Formats: sequence, C-alpha cells, structure tokens
Amino acid sequence: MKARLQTLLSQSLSATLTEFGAEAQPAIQLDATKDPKFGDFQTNLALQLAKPLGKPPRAVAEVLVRHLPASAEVAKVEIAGPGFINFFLNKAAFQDVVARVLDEGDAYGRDDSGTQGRIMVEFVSANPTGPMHVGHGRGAAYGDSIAKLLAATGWTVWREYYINDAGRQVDVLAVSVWLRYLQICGEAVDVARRGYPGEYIKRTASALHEQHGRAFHKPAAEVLAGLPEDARAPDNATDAQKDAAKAQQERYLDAIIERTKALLGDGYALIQRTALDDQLAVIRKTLADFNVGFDQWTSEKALVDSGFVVKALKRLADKGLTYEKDGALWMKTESFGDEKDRVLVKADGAATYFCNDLAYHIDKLDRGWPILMDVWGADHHGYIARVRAAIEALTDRKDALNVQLIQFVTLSSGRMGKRSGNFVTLQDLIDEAGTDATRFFYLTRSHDQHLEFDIDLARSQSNDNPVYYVQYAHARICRVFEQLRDKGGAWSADAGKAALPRLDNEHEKALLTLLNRYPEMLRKAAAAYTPHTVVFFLKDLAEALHSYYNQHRFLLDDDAELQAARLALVQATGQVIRNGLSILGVSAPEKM
RNA sequence: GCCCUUGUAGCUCAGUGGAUAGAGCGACCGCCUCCUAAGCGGUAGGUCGCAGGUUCGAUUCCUGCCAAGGGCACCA
Repeated sequence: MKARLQTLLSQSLSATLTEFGAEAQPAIQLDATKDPKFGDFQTNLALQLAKPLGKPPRAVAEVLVRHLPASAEVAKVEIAGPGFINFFLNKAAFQDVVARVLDEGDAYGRDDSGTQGRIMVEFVSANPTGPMHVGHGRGAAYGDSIAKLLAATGWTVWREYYINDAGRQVDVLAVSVWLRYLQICGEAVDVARRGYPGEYIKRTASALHEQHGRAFHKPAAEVLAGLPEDARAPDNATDAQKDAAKAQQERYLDAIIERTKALLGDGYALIQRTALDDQLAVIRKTLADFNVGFDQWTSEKALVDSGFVVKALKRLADKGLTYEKDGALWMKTESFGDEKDRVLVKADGAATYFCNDLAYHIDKLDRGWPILMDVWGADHHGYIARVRAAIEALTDRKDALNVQLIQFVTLSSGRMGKRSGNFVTLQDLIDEAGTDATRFFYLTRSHDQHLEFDIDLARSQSNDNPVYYVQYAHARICRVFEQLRDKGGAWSADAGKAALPRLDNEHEKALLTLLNRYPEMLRKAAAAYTPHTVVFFLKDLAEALHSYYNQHRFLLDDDAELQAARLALVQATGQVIRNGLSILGVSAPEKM
C-alpha cells in the first residue's frame, strides 16, 4: 500500500521537475501520520523542493498534487501546514491486509529467502567459571532475538557460543575447586581471595569428594609451604594499599596454581575438566530454560589443541601483519585504525586472549560466514578496535565485523549485581519471574541503553507486569473463538474475508493500520538491530486490540456478516501478535 | 588525560529534521446483568541537561560546557 503510494508520488515528482525544468532529486519521504486528521500518510516533498525550485513550499505542493496520478485507493489529498501533502486512503486500501495475514499465517511479515546474505551471530559466550548473571541474560535475550529477527528478514543465520575454556581463568577455577575440596577433606586452607568464591564451587568440590574420595588430598602444610601470603588490604586502606594487596593476591594465586599442578599431576586435568563440565552444564540448563539455542558451541581449548591457532598465526605472519618485539609477537592493528599494535603471543610464550579470539574469528570466516556479528557487554568497548582492525586486515572489508554492545544491567529493589559470590543469577531470575517476563523485560529497553531491571516488577504475577499486557490480548482473542465454539457457532476465513468492507469504525481502522505496518516494522528493526522495536509495536497492537475489545463485541447474534468480518480482523491480530512474540522468544498463551 | 554511551513527566523508559513530544508505573475521576477488569475511558504532570551553530523548521544534526555510567594491559 505504502509502496504503491510511493510509486504515484515519484511519478508526480518527475512530472513536476519537468515542469520546472529542474534537476533536483530529493529522496521521497513518505511517513505514516501521527494524527488521523492529517490523513494516513504524509510527505514533506514540497518542503524539500521549495529551495532548489525557488518557489514557496505550498505552491510546489500544488503542482505535485496536480501531477499525482489518480488511484482508487486514495480518497483525498490535502496540502496542509507549511506545505505537507497528506494522503487520505480509502478503507478498502487497509482491509486487504486481513486476508493476507490469514493466508500467510506464521509467514506474514517474514522473508525466509535468505537473500540478504549469511551472518553468524556469536552471543552470550559467558566464561564457564560460574553461573550466568543478569548481564549475561540481557546478552542472551538480545542475541537470540536479533538472530530470529535477522532470520525473519532475509538473512541466513548461524548462532554460536564461544567457550573460553583455556587460559588462566580455567586454572583459577580448578584451584578454587581444589581448595574447597581440601576443606572438605578437613584441611585448614582458606579459599584464595582472588579465586572464585561461589557456592557452585563447593558443589563441584563435594561431588569430586564423593566420587573420588581423598584421591586428591594433600596436607595443608605441603600445599602452602613457601607460597607468598594471600594478603588482605587493611581496613580503610588507601587506593595504593588496595592495589598492592590485589597484586600480592594475584601473585599468591599464580603460585598456588603452579603448586596445585605440581602436586596433583594428572589429577589436575581431571579436576579442571570436572569443574568446566559442571559449569557448562549449569549454563546450558539456564539457556535451555531461557529458550535460547545455538547451532554450535565452539571450544577455545579445542581450537588451541587442534593447532588451528598456530596455523592462523602463520597466516597472519605470511600476510606480513605480525612482527616480534621485546620477545613478544605483535599484530599490526594500528595501521588499520586501532590506537596501538597488540600482543598476540606474550614474552613468556602464552597466547593472549586476543590471539585465540582472533583465531576463532578467522575460523568463522573460513567456515563461510562473511559477516560476523558479536554481541558483547559494554565493557568490551575498548576491545572492538583491535578485532575490527585485524578482521579488516584479513578480509579487506570494513563491514565483516558487526559488534553490538549491550549496555550494563543494574538491579533495582536494593539487590545489586554480583558481590562476593552471592549474586543474582539469570537462573534465579528465570525461576522467579519466568522466561517470558524476563525476556520481555530485557528486550523492552534498547540494547545500547543502560537497563535498570526491576526484579519485583518482573516477578510480579500481576497486571503491573508488562508482558501480560501483550499476552492477555492474545488470550482474549483465543477466548472469543472458544466462546464461539461453545455456542456451537462457526467462523470461516472465506466468509470473513468477503465481509471485510464492513469494518469501518476507528478501532478497526487502528488495528488495520498496525497490521499493515508490521512487515515494514520488522525490516526496520532488523536493519537497526533493535528487537525492542518489535516490543513497542506489540504493545501498540495489544493496546489497539484491548481498546477495540472494550468498545465493541465480536460475537453478534443479529449480524452474521459483521461478526465474520470482526472475527477475521481479530484472528489476524492474534496471528501478528504470535508472529511478533515468536521473534522475541516469548510464548503466546491461549489462556491466562 | 583520551575514547565510547547516556541525560525526555515524580519513577522506569519510547520516539522524531516537521504540524499539539508519547507509553507504563505512581496520583486523581469514571466503566463489569454483556466475548477473562491481567482490560478500557478520562484528568493532572515537560524550558526534551545547559549554551551556541546549521536549517524554512532542531528535542532530533554539529560544537562547547555540565552531570552520570563504561573503557583505556605482554587480564580474560
């Protein structure tokens, strides 16, 4: 409908330009109006043309309108205000959308062609060193929905989770478990101050103890002999004292990691593997509960062990993108827009996080995904430039890396984020508020804005909770058809479609307008990577439905034709609500 | 110090180069003999952080300032 109007307008534009003998080529902006008194669509074309043509805007508008081809859909064209052209459409122009929605069903608004291209979306990738917290939840909800949104708008999408199961943090995990294990064995050892403190560490330690008994037991004296002190900063410490204590604690942690490896031998790998498996199992369960799925989980350790990282480094070297300095291997990222070059392999021979991560990105490109979307927490902001630079150096393309930063989540109700191992996990949230409410909450806020998560509100099973507003609209629609069946009545889509001209009140017009707008809304949301656009659309659609529901009845004893038309409209509305909610990964219940 | 993001109603947040800036919550007033009141209708509430600039037109774009958050490792 809008496209047809656009065609009419561009014909008028060329005729107008010919008349004035001008060459200007303004982009035609045709927008839905905010206020019905301005019609259904408006364009500011005359205002744009006024200057290049040297004529008053309203005069230009008159010429544009004069050249506008006639159309059965256009009821009236008005010039208003400073020179807007307002289009008033016939009701019939809006009504055919109902038939389209009913015919296309789940496919209405979707483009499953895959013709936009291939994109890999990597998201969550939470470290397997603890449960997912509320920040990860936002990335999970966003990543899952943007993947669905892209897939619904012509992209071929692959979703992936990168498991950071290599590097020092995994050693810290293993040692944290082992120290807990030693406590269970009765040894007087403290947990490392810079280790992982959570209860989940204890669970793995207990399981280890149950399964292997005292196989990994060593006396505390032997464990701690000769190690630096795990110093604590004094109360009221200065910043300098705190930093010093922190550095000392890190030295202790490094030392006890080495000691643990030395004392346990082969047992160390088993403990580490067990701890990782436990953490991954917890993460997988949470994500499954959260209705988030992946096509592939890629292990950092596997990339290292398979030799792929070494091969990737060789390819970088062959391209002349690396050099050695101060005993380390550097990548020339600065010449591709990074603020400085970056270390790939440290002087001690260990690969940096950047090194393995870059190798992973190369692997993704190798697997045939020309566009890589990374959904990262906002704290990775400073990391983007080097990865972008590296990818550009490899692909000669600036658009190969698409990073979406997810801003921080804070919790209201006085319960703040992670604190000494006692933090609100995503699993807690899901268990208390449910997947639907939690996902809806995350997605209600634009992902590039800080989010204050009101736990009490998400948890409330009351009408305060915004997810119910949309779901309730769907349930109400389902209930209407249930009532119809209970009364022994029937409704046919064909009868409904035939009766559409009977739809003529303002509530019906509002719904028809929104149903018409849905496909374009999806495309805009995908292009801007903003699932929250879908959320706000659904709120508007639900509002229109509730308003209609309160004002008019759908089941009519005395007017079968009007009933058929209204049922067709609400059936189509329910369909679009389902379609939209499925993009968000939120269910559309038939009863509430 | 440098870089990024953000400042819109009491609170949480949408939105836009255009005509009178919106929603939810909170406050107040109404609406169930009728398809679920998890709903609807209405009232009150705003110098769109501040100051310049570009523009026919700026809350939107640009610059500066103020404020909040984040980032600036041979950490991950």
